[in-house]
Amino acid sequence: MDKLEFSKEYFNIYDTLSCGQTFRYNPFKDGYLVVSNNVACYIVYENENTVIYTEHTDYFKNYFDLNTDYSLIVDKSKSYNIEYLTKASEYGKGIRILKQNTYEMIISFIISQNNNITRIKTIIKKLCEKLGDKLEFMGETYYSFPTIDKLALYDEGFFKSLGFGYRAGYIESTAKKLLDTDINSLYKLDTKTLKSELIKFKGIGGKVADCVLLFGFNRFDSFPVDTWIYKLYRENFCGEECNREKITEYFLNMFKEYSGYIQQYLFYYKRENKEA
DNA sequence: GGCCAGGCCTGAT
DNA sequence: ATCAGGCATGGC
Repeated sequence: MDKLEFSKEYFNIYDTLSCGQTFRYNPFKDGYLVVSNNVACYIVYENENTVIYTEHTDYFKNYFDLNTDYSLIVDKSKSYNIEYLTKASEYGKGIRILKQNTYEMIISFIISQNNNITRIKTIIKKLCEKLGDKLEFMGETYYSFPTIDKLALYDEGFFKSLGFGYRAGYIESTAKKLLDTDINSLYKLDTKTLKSELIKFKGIGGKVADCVLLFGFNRFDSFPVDTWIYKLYRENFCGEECNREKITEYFLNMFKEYSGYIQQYLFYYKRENKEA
């Protein structure tokens, strides 16, 4: 078992896990058990540090983006001198953008549409318990995220029985199409082209594509516009546009290659502070 | 009990 | 190209 330590100022456990980028974590002992794809870690505060216990050190070093200096990102974020953004980035400065499994992000964010985070977690949990492998870490049982090959064996009716609602058909279609997709060729595409490819999958529109770009492909020149960002744009940025793609363009033009990070600060702040 | 949630698809202009 | 209307389900 390896132990990774990191100062907690720019690595807040709760903020990082609950800001809506991952749905696979649960309270465990004094911290959280975090699962990604088919591996797990235990994350907990010890004194002034955030500590990760894992048998997959390289995976979680990358997963938690431990080689990036987030103080620079927060400083950049504040340098725009936009009051709301400055408050948001100070509030969320402990968030780290997780580098997650691409397939898991595609399936998870299709499920996420027009849905709330609590229920997204429930659906994904059921999916993993049903189709994932039963594994163990620190005496605790957890389940891997199902492989695409496994997902492609099931149909719409099956996913509906797990509570997917109208998204069930999207999952069947997309899982089967992913089987015939060379994922490595997608990594080579520039962000705009990649987005246009992602949108070809059933159940992936502009917003889900942006989330997959950000969390599953680590493209920071992406800016997901969901209902919270839509509200923020109009209430806190005096925006007039109604078209979400145009709102994405508006923020991309403003924040460029920092868009992904900044979107997350804004999203989390808006969602946590409903009156702000 | 009604509104809303990390929206997308389809069919009509 | 744009836009309404419909959509499953459960959290709050």
